[in-house]
Amino acid sequence: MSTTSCHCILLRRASRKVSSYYDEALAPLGVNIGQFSLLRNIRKLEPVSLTELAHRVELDRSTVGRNAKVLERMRLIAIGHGDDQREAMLTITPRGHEILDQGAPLWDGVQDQIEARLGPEKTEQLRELLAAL
Amino acid sequence: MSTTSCHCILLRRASRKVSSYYDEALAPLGVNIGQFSLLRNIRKLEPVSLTELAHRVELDRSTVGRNAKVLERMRLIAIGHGDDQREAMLTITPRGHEILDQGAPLWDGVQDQIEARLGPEKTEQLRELLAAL
DNA sequence: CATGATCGCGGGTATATACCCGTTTCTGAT
DNA sequence: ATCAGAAACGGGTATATACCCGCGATCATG
Repeated sequence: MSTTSCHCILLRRASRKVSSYYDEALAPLGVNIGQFSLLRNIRKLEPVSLTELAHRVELDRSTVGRNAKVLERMRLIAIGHGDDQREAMLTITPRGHEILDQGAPLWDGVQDQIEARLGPEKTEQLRELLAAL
Repeated sequence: MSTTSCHCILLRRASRKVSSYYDEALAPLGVNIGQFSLLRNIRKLEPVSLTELAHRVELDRSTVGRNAKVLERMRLIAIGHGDDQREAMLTITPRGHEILDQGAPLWDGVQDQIEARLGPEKTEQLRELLAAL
């Protein structure tokens, strides 16, 4: 039937495209949307272990570990130890808070732009559909 | 406002999730959905240069080049030369055709499953929304 | 309290993705 | 025919992502 359009490929394409919108907006701060979003999640859960964070963002733990290491190298988060010596606890650095503050309006801009293009109704549709997949 | 859900992150998450559905279905063949889809595109355009293929699938040329190299190593495609000595022309091998044939029903299964879950109306909505982004 | 099971991580490996740069090949204008 | 510019590609670098394996820490049970 619809041999021409695979839901998966359309999703991936849209995902890359939309990611690039956010990436461009955040570029002045030196972070991409994945990093910015991860930073937000860490702030929300801080202090948080890799495993818990991975669970929240629905990514593999090893992926989150590697992404976190990039943020650490950028001095945006600190990776320390919890009472449980196995756990790597993540916290936001002052520099990380700066990026979060400076990035917020940039992020809002892209978000608004997308919602304006779609309109409130389709925005809600999109949200529902993505959750239903 | 909706600080909790970034369109981009929701898209990326859905993209990973849906990709995994297709990946699981295609796993017996040893290819993932990205490879299978690329293979289909090559068949459709064969013989095709990296640049043209990249344009069709909306990926960076270097990305397509690297992905193609994986398919070549799997003996699913051949990378030869065109009249223009600069161009790398891609063609499907017999083994590649086998994978395409064997993968078709598996791919259809996932596609149908998703459409069944969403219903025809929402499936169409999704398609439109993704194209509108 | 000792020990086997479980948990949390790091690192290896592989693919996906993009950007940039250098090299080879073509093309078009002179 | 020549040569500047453009086009096509490969490879370097960096991040993103997942799976698997092994190691050290913790916990539960006998």
